[in-house]
Amino acid sequence: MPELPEVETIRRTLAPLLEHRTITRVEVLLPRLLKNTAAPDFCQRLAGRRIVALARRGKYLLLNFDQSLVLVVHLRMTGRLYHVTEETEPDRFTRIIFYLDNGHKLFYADVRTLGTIFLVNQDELNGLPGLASLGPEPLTSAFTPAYLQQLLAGRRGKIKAVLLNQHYIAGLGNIYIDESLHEAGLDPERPAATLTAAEIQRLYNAINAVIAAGIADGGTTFRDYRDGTGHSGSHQRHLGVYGREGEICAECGGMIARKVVAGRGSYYCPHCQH
DNA sequence: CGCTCGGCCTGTGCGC
DNA sequence: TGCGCACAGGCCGAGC
Repeated sequence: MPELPEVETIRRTLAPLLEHRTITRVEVLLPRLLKNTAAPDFCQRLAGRRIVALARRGKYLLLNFDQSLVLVVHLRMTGRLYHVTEETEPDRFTRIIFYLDNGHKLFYADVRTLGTIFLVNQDELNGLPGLASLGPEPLTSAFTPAYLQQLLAGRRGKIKAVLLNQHYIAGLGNIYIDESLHEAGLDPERPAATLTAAEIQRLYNAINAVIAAGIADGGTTFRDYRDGTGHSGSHQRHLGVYGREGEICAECGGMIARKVVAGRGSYYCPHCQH
């Protein structure tokens, strides 16, 4: 579900509402979401802790508390983390309620309950497998054309499969990959190693541009995604191919198609992506 | 090691 | 209207 731009938007919208606030109490309505703690321990350790800062790494949201405590949230497909005022009641998808010292609340909701939540100390962050092994992020100095070139060299898998792997590049998901490949003019099934230097540069530029646009638009609300205040993003209005099977490609006038690549529904324009 | 596929969960939307 | 099926923005682990 949420990819880098969505998680970043959640972080930005929640930060001013949560930073410097103290958690007074926690209610866990679905304990199996907690992957490394039992619910009573989870509640006890968070009660009385003050939120210092919100951070993000890939699709992980990190709530940093005083006393070096870190709440690590991965929303997976349908997780939502959002701030509500006192009078808002939980619904049947609300899984965890964090009560704040100003009477407001933070809800973790999740329809498919695939989300994962860890509570660790700072020095234990490297012990979280998915988090510790993330690759470089788009729009940072660690992500360069040379890195992308070396990543793709000799790799026999499809370009889309490579881009989905969080160990290689952190934060990309199905929507932004399809959009990046469209902008770069590349078929999602192209074997990674066959990209020319010029195509790698185009893909590099496209990934950064697409991720930056997604963040600027506050994310893409295709179905479930909402930001930290419950609002939809607007990037769905600027998608070139994703979810647009049978529609006309604005680049070339061809008809947008869909095929399964790397196990994922993939949208592309057969006329301008090769 | 590199890669593909099934499983985890529940809801929605489509065709019949 | 009801039923069955495909599909959904992610990730991990089994198996080839």
